[in-house]
Amino acid sequence: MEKENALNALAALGQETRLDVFRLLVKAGNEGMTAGAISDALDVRPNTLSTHLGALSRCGLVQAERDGRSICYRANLKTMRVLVTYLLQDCCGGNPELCAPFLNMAKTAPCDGANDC
Amino acid sequence: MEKENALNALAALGQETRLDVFRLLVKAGNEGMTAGAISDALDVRPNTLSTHLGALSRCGLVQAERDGRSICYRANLKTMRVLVTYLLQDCCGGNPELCAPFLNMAKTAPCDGANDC
DNA sequence: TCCATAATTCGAGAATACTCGAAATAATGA
DNA sequence: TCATTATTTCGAGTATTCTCGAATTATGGA
Repeated sequence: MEKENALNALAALGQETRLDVFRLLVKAGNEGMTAGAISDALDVRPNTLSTHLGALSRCGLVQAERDGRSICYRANLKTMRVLVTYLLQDCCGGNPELCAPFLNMAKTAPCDGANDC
Repeated sequence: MEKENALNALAALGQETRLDVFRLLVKAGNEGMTAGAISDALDVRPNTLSTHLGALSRCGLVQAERDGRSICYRANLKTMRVLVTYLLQDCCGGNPELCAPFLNMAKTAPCDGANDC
């Protein structure tokens, strides 16, 4: 269950357009961007973008919220933290304390509430 | 250049067998594991595994070192840090200080030298 | 209600990725 | 040198993914 989600998130980010979209939304921060604005900014056809936004949304990397006729998308950094934590789980086998600082950072709350993280 | 590498690393981790291999090597820590040991542990055919190890190696997520007849693979956490930093670059747009804690953690040296990170 | 705008869903074609058996390379020891 | 073990490379078949045009759904305003 946990693995499936991590796998989907990583596969989602491992595609150029989706990586561009995610990074654009990370930059946009808490304001987010509408699908149309993303489409314009990255020069990707609306229907193609919609497919990619669906993939990012399904694995929790972005969140969608309707705003009138438009739909606003925001990056969800919480999922990023879960992802990094999953990747570094049980780091260094018998000596987990060696990697604790790295893992801890994945747990600390950054952003003071912005981006839901 | 930077982007290409991040993309390859994410695509590499977005495949079940490669994700399993990487996490196994993260657990194994600085000792690493031979290709054969990984093949046995994950029940993946040697030639198939070799292809996946090649992908992980090319994008810097693992490092290979020959040891007699065997080849020992180790996870390279340095690449993970670069990856996380790339993903969260310019986080929160006008308010980068909001995400500083998260990014800083990606810069701090964990592991005290283990895993080359 | 009717029209225009915003975004998504559908279906199909082209490109890419995954896996495997077979063959090749590398290293060790008799 | 020859046989054995460890791993990689090659080629092909199958499956998955990406992109696009066309059609559809949803919202807001005249």
